[in-house]
Amino acid sequence: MDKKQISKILTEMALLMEIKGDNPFKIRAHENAARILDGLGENLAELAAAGKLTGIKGIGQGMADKITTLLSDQPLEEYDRLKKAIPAGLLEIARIPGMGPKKVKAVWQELNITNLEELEAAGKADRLSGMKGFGAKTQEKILENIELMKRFQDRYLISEGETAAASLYQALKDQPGVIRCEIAGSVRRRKETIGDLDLVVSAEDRHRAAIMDFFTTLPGVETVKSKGDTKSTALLSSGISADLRIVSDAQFPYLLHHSTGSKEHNVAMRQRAIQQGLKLNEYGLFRDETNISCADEEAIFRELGLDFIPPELRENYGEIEAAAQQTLPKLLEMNDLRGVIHTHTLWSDGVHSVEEMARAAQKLGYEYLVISDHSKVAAYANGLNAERVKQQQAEIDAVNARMDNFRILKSIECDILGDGTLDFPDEVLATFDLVIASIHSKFGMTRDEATRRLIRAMENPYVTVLGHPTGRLLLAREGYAIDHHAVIDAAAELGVCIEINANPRRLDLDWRFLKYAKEKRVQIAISPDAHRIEGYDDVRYGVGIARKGWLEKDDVLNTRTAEEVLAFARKRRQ
DNA sequence: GCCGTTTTCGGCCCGACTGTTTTCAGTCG
Repeated sequence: MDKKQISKILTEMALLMEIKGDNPFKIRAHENAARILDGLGENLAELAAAGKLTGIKGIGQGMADKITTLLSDQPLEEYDRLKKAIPAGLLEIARIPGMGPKKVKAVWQELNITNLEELEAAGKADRLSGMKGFGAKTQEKILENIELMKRFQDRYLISEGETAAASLYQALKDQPGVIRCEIAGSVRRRKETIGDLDLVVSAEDRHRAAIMDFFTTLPGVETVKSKGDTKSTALLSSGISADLRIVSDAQFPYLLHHSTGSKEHNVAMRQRAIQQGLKLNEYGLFRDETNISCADEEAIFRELGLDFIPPELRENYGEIEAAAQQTLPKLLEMNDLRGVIHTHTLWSDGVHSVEEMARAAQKLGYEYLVISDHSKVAAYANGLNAERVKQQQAEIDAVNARMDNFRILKSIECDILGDGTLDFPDEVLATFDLVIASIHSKFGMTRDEATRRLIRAMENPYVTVLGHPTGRLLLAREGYAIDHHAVIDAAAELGVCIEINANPRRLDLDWRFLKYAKEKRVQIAISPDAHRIEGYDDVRYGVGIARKGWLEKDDVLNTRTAEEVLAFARKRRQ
């Protein structure tokens, strides 16, 4: 068993213990241990073999024994006991917002409810509201949240979709007979969430059947929903549904375009074809019955009098008109980015040190790193007070002194308090190179209140970047409503940058508002909000969203040099 | 379950909100 699996089991144990009502500190010890494993750089098996596990702060003898047991794939008695004592369905119930361990335990013990369906039935039968600590509102909320969970169940984060699609792609591309293979659909368009996967392949006819057989019997396939010689649909064990279509190599460009979508883009493209006396479908671009041969997607667009439209733009958001007028943007590229903005370290709720984060960023080719740990009111995240800010800044100075051709910029993810003021006085804010201001509390606001709160925060001249503007968690929590246009207008007027939080669970600011921000000449930061080195990888989801929002290199703050970013922050402070 | 020279026992992160109560438990971030 590897580090990741062990961490997952320790987390699950913590949840089971919470429901059971174990000592909260014992529970936290398990959560801590899981977190420590997640952030561990060294090889876990080697550490265990050398008896060095207890040398890690947070791992005592008891935890070391458990890890060693799991490492050698032995059954962990306590884990098995917990699983036996607590029905698995309760873990799912615990995922409902508002259902914490105590309430889960209450419905289980008092109403003998052990899964989501039973909880929903009890709620609808008005049996929850009579319980101690439950009322009409609680019951209503629970039912509402169950509905929400169900509704979201058939959609997935781009990160989940991409991972699943990539493994299918890897398996398919080298199969005998496969000429071309691509991931299409919303993954290719870099949508923030996806419904299913679309893979397209070109092959000679005689290989089709074998490729379909291969696809439908891949190890990750749970059931085959349909299977034919040009199209099959498989339900993966992850719950995601995947389509594979196979055509001849001559047809491939049309299929790739068709399967990439969006539906709205395709409709508009076909309309354009009709206006020119043509017909476009997934098998070709036809004049009368004759196919106009196109070697690739570029050729299809060219035949229709259009510049190539990058997949991210294919949402029928004006891209066809722009392509006709040759005014499509030159979209941001991953390697336009020179620095990383918005990251956390061990000082608050990150898992790597300042130096580890910096060295990793440099290794990835970045020139600078903006470290922005949480501020003091974020106690749950070990937020920094003014004294610890000083200590961290001293550490950053020291690390900067021993690094070549790289610079760490001092920042803070400063909480925006309920009234729109910031969690630090100006004297403290002035010690940072730049300040990211974000909301993490008191989400129960009206749209007007939330908008005013954000704008008031931006009015503070020390605020450089507005962090995740709506606080949304994709497929899990709606953000608080804001007047996006008013916030963007204020950012434009005040010279504040707005972030695209690139964490695939957030992707906030939403790409649908980026075009407006660009028109208003608001600078956008692509921020991984990384809590560990691996978090840097999320930047590409942010770049995907930026591209969906038509952003170019000049629209993005972290395509600039460190000096330019510093100048941007300073300009507001004068 | 983990930690530590002010402690090998007694602490361990906390403020705010919601909905339930009639002073507070549970949940969240």
